[in-house]
This record gives sequence, structure tokens and C-alpha cells, in this order.
Amino acid sequence: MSSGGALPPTSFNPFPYLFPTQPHFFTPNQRIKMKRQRQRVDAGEPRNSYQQPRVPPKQDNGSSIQQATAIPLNVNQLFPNLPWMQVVDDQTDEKVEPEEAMHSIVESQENEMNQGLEDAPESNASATESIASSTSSSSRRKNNAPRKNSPSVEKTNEDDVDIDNDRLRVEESDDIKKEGNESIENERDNTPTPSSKLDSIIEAQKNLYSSIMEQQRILGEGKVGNELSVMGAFLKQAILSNVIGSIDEIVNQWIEMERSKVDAGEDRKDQSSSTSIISPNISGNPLSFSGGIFPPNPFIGLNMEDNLRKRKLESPSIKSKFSRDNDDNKIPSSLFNYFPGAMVGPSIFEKNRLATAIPSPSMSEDNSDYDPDDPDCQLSGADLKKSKLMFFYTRYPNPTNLKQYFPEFQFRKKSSGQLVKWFSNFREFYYNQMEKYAKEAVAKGIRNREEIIVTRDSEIFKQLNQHYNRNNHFEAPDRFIWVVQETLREFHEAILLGKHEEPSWKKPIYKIICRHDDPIPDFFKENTFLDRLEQQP
DNA sequence: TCGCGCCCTG
DNA sequence: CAGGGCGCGA
Repeated sequence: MSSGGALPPTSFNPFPYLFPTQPHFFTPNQRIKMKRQRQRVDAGEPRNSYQQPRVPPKQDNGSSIQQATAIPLNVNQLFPNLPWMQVVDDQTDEKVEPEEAMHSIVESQENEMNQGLEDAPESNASATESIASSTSSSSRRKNNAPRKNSPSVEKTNEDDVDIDNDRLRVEESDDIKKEGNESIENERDNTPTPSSKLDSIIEAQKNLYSSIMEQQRILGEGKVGNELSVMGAFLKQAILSNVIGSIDEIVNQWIEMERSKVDAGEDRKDQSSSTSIISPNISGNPLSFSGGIFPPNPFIGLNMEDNLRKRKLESPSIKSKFSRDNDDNKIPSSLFNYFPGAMVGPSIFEKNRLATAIPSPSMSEDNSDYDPDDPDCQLSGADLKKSKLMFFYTRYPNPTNLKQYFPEFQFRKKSSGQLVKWFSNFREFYYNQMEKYAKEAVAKGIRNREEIIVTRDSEIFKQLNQHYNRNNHFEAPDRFIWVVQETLREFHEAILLGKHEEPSWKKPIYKIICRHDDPIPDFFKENTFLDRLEQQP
């Protein structure tokens, strides 16, 4: 959205060309036997065509934090008959993106990270994103799935310096990794241990993040106090994740090397000796070779024994155990906020490995040996549950990108279509709810969009959460709440102005909402994510 | 002509 | 939720 502030009625329609005054001879809801008369809302839109270049971040001159912390009035006091919304006075500019307001520091760091890691696929969209805000140092995080024909990124000189620095650091790490690989290859003859290489890699990672932290400290000095502590925790996690990834890399290579030696007839007495090399350095954590030491994501402490598990053959129950016993187990949205996608997922090294690895089964579509009875050919109930949770982040996912979140799944044409269809159904429910509540708001006399405030206590959110997150084992991100609010406001405004009498009146709203899509966190790709969903009794 | 995605139905 | 219809844009 971000058209900035409350628009006067005369300038509401930001897409006048999309509201052609086509003559229609039937009332909107009239059913025609001969030919179905219905709204053509999105018809003919190419895939993800709503994903226009994002609206540049609002230049709000630092007022956004203040606005974001405005205390809403108690809706029950003002609108007792509107339990699904809360109302505030219209002095706040709710068009400010909440994460821009509250996490600007983190975002700038994310940008730095993404720029530094822009070889990684996840950061392509971020690079694209920064165009829209070329004059602002804090571009938005809500990048999208990678789009075709991404324009080249123009950067300021200042940015160039930072980026080059980051690149240097990353390349340094890469060099170390390459060196490590070469050494490992040489080790086939010399049989040294990889521990020295491991130390150097860990050291490089530490240097990388400590320098980032230092930059952030300078940037944030005098501005934020509490944010720094949170960022500290966040960075610790990031460092941990990447170090773990590096260790995994080394260990796996070591194992492979050892195995090849065994296969070649060399009489190595104890393969597991590699564990004793590593584990003492990692605070005594036991090693599990099936999936690494521990997962490079917020799911710390998961049983990675399941990492190589075969997909369950039986139809799994669609339950998760994120918060089975208490809410503490629930994955907090605040964690998401402080984990940019590039950090939540695989480490730098894992990304490199993935880039050169054999393509994931999900990336190739094959109809050759389709067997509808083969569970591997069908998306499971857990997949559906996961998809619904992904909807919290992206309403219009790129199907190609989407499949990456089901790395174990061998997609066929049918299952790909099924996945896309799911999201279509999700949207349908979503927009139906929006229309319903927006009409109710109009009926109740709400006139200004700023009066519509959606919180977790709002009825509309509860309704949506019930649908997408039935057992509430997953905490919807704050960002989703905000998107719901914006959607509701758009619908409300359109209905208020009578746009809903026109054909295709929802289409411009879809275009707006599409721009609020966020990248899906990388931990959705983790095998353990599905495990947790399925393990719930 | 084809593919996409909403719309409608069951 | 899935199947099919349908209009639209490429």
C-alpha cells in the first residue's frame, strides 16, 4: 500500500486505469443461466503479476517509531459492537510499515548481510528491492520471491564501499573454504585432521560477524538501547548457525574422505574418531552425522536423527508440536523478526554446497513414473499445514520458489498444481473474510481507514488464525497482522466508495496486497519442520 | 494459443 | 479442498 496517509475520497483510486467504466447489464450478484456473470478479478494475470516493484519505503523523517508505538484506544469502549477491530484516533499514520518502524536497525543490518551474500539465491530479491529505495539507507526487508528480469542494482558510492567490504569478507571465507576443500583432497595422502581448517573457518566467521556487529554498534549508538541487546542475541544465533554449518561441511567432507579410504581398502581403524576431534570444541555437544551437530536454525535442540527420515507413509495427522504443552514452545514471531532469511537458513558454506549440488528433487518435475498410490507423489496433510503457515508470509508465492520449501518432495505436474491451488484457496478464504468484515465496518459507520486497527485480539485475525493455524501451534508474524489490517482497510475503503459495484473492483486491492508479501523464512525448508508438524499426536 | 488465477460448485 | 470454467494478458 503505502500511498501515504489517509487519502481523500477523490483521490482514492490509485489505479484509475484499472477501473474502466465498463457497461454491465446485470446487477453484480445476479446469476445468469446462459453465461455465468461474475467478477473478473484476477483473470488473465500472468504468474505473480501482482508482484510489481515494491513501494519504496516511506520517508517518514523518523516519525515512524513514534507512530508505531501509538497506543490504540480500547475498541470495546469506542465500538462495543465491533469486537473484531480496534479503533484509534486518526492521527497515527498506520501506513507506515511496522517493521520499518520497529526494526530499522535490524533491517539495515539485514541489507548489509544480503548485499554481502548476494551470491546466495535468497538475497536476489533483496538486491532488487533496494532499487526502490535507492535514496534511503534502510531499504525494506520484505523482499519477494526472486523475480524474472530483475533490474540491476544501482548503489550509492557509500553503499559500494560497504558492500565491497562485505564481499571481501565473504570471499575471504570462501577462499578459506576452497582451501579447506583442497586440503581435504590432499589429505587423502597425508591423513591429517581437518581441525586446523575448522579453526580457521570458525575464526573467519567470527571476524565476519564481529565486524558487522561493530558496524551496527556504531550505527545504532545513541539511538537504541534495548534493540542492541536483542540484536546481540540475534547475532549470536547467526554466528552459531554459520559456524555450525561450517563444521557440518568439514565433518561431512571428513566422513566422506574416511569412507572413501575404507572403500579403497585402506585399513582405517576407527571412522568415528572424527567425532572426537570436533565435539570437545563444541561445548560437548554430541555429534549426529545424520544431519549435523545441531540445526542451523532456531529449532535448537531438535533431534536431527530424523533429518534423513523417510517421508511418513501413512497420512500424517495435521498437528504440530510447536506449543504442545505450553506457549513457550511456540516459535515466537519476534524471533522471525530478528532472523533475516539469509541467516535462518543454511550457512554460507551450505549455500555454496547447495549451489553446486545435484538439483533438489523438488526442482525437477517429472511425470514419467507417476504413481498416485505412492505417498512420495502426494503432498501430505502436513504439507498442507505447512503451506498454510507459509501463507502468513506470502500470499502470492512464486511456484518455483515455493517448491524449494519441500526439498524432500518429488514434484510432479499434478502436485505442483495442487500446491498452487492451495494458495489460491487460501487467498480465496482470506479475501472472503476481508470483504465480510469490511462490509460490516461500513455498515457500522466506520468512515476512516485509520479507524480500522487489527490486533491479535481482533476477531478477524482469530478467524484467519483458526483457518491457517488451527491449533495455534505457530505464532503468526506481526507482519501478517499488519497486512490483514491493510487489506481490511483497502476493502473497507473500496466498499465505502462503492467500488464494489464495479467489475473487477478487487483487482487493484490484490495488486496492493501482493506487494506486502514477505520472503518465507528458510527454516520452513528444514526437514524437522515437517517432523514437528507430524509428530504431534 | 497458452497459462495463470479468480470464481463457482460440490 | 479439488475440479472445472472462464477472461485476460503475453
